[in-house]
Amino acid sequence: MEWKLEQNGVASSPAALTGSAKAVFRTLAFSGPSTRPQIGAVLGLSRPTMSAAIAELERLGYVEMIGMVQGPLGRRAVQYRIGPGAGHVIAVDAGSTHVRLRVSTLDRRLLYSHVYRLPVRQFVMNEEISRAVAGQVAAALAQAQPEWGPLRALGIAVPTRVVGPGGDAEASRQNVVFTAFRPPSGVAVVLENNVNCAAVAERYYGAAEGEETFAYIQIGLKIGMGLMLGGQLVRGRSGAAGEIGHLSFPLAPGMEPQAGEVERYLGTESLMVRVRADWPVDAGPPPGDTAELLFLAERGNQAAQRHVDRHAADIGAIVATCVSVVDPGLVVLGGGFGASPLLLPRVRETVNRLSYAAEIRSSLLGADATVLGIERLAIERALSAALGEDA
Amino acid sequence: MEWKLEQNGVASSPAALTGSAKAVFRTLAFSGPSTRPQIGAVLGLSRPTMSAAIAELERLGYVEMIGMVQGPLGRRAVQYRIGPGAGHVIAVDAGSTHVRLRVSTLDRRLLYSHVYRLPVRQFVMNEEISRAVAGQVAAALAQAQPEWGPLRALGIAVPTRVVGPGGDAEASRQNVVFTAFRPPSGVAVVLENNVNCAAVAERYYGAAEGEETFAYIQIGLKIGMGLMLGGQLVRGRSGAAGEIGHLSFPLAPGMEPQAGEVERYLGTESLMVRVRADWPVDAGPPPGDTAELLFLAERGNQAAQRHVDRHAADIGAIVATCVSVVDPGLVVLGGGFGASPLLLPRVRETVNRLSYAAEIRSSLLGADATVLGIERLAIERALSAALGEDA
DNA sequence: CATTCAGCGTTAGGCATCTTAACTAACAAA
DNA sequence: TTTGTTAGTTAAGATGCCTAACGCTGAATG
Repeated sequence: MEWKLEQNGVASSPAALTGSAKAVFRTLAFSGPSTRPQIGAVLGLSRPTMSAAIAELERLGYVEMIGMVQGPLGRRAVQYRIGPGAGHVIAVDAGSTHVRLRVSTLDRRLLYSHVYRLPVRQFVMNEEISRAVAGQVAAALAQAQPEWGPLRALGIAVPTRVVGPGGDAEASRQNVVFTAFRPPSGVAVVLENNVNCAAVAERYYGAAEGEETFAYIQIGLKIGMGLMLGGQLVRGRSGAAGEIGHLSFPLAPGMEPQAGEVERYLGTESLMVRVRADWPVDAGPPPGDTAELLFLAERGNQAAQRHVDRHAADIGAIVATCVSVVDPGLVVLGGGFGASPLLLPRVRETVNRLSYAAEIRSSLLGADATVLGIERLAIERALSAALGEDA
Repeated sequence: MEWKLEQNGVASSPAALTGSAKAVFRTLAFSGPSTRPQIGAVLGLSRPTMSAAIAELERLGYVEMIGMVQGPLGRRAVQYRIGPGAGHVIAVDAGSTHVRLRVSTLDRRLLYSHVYRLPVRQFVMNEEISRAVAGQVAAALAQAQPEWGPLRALGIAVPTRVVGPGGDAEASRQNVVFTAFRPPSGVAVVLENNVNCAAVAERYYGAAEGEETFAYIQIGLKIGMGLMLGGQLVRGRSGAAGEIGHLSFPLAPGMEPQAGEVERYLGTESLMVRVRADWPVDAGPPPGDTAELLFLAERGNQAAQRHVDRHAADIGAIVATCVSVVDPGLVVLGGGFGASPLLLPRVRETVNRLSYAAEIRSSLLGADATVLGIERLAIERALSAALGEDA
């Protein structure tokens, strides 16, 4: 085999790695620093094969030695981690109030991060958000150090649905993020819905750690679900899987269901309207937002507790619907309102009454969930790119 | 490598086939009779590799020559198909009114089939059905011919949910099918929910042929959904995915949802109750069952059309719910009532109003869908068994 | 301090599974 | 009969893994 030579005469990344070398690279990325015997045991590879794999990866700068580890007995083993040649990724959460950005190596060592607060809350994906993304990415690119290696992938979490290749990207508004922002050329771009990203993060680092099958349901200003089945994110035919905010409502004999009513009914705006309309005069001033409502409920305020409980029951009915359709076994509740553990008892009671048994947990990751999820997806793409498995 | 010898000295199936031989075997099973160049082109294998693979399979009797095929030019090629050594499968649809049974080779050549009508309709999985299955399987086993080869798998479609390994098989009632029936020992048994089986059949032979992502929704006495996402049947954590008959209902502000009400409301029994209660005196005698109702509607009977239309709208609302949750892109309607094309216009209109765009089609397979689906699943298991990939 | 032993890493050799290249075989059309 | 095309076989080689055996390096031991 002959190497393809670039103009400057430097051999371009051959990317003709053996299967074992690829597996070792992925293991190092996902499990962190490890010794050869550790990786070999996990992957079932012999010591000679490990030697060859590490040699291949070291030649490309994909891994580097970082020290020695002494077991209780015998010679100590060399410890490796992902090297500078493997490069880095940029992950961006293009949210409606903040743009969160992380730059990391493929084994998730943080190189740079920044949170930018939008001057005005945006209610849909628009050019304002696109401009903010452009600015934050430019700032990150300006920070780049030589030892970061090449930028392998840029992940962006967007609040729209995202269609796969061949889908109608116009209808989904997913490309609005690019109106004022042009990603660096030659870099793989990963676009994913923000709720799906949060679900990914909960799976790897949060309340669903290690779970292959679960649903992540976000309840805040908007309602959405990220569905993980058998370790695979479910996107549906046109990226609309989990758009439960668009569920029709009400469903009852003789009543005419309306599209999207669930979001309007369960979203925090309409909740607060009902709270204010039905707040006892002797219960002090009504809460200004859901955080205050939850705070009052936690402190024992009866009116707040009543509203939280009623809303939890409504949420439970929607969760039960999702559970009946896909039987995820585990539901993680997230979002500004949904992540509150105050909801758990009533949601659990409602779901188990209306549907099959499902465990209900509160999110553990808070506002970082989305950016951590898109980081993970960008890293997965970057690994494929570095290993020449794009095609 | 040494062959493990059986007591009679005949070499036991070594089952140490090369990857290419396994791929060739699967291709022959799913694509039917083919020549070596055809298979090689599909799998991207060279001619020497094809030679070796065919030789391996022929030695085991897994494939056999069936003739020569002449192209427009050049030497003619030998055509092969699955051979007797590959064996056969038994597929059983343990339904509430009939037990349908098919015996087939792994490339779906029908060896024997029988439909047994239960004396009395059964409303749940019970010993009566189990006895019928036992009888029908015994009859099939009695018919077995030497040239059928070994029985590799027995598939049974049951009207209960089916939990995976490690699930609570007691709670699902799936094992009731074995109360009066003991499957032949040493044969792989495949148990699957009947609606899921019908979905599999629609995917390979019916209205969803070639589709990787769709939902099959069955509307008859009971309501159920089979979900296919990315070519994988979705079973959920405890086999309850698609149990939309258990959806809670009604969902409306101030109303208390009840578990399982969707089935009671959308099932054909309650439909006919409403039809009879609301049948004009001048419209002739009311229909006795849904088949008559559909017949009258097709003939232009206004009362029948009104009821069909209203029920189609209700079905559309449930379909829209499923579409909003998983975005299958395509929904196939099946079952005694659901398969009628009369429903299509109103279901389409309702779904597209309440949810994302989804294509709606009527089932093409009728009552055979379930047994064809379990046959396919049994064949897939049989292929793995024959290739020694069980573990 | 020398010995022993466990575990790490390398070298040598082998095997399984694929490939390409080159050949023979069989057929239709010229 | 010749020619070109396709089917199938044989030979040789590339790849990617393995096991076996041996040297290296540490801690524990006498």
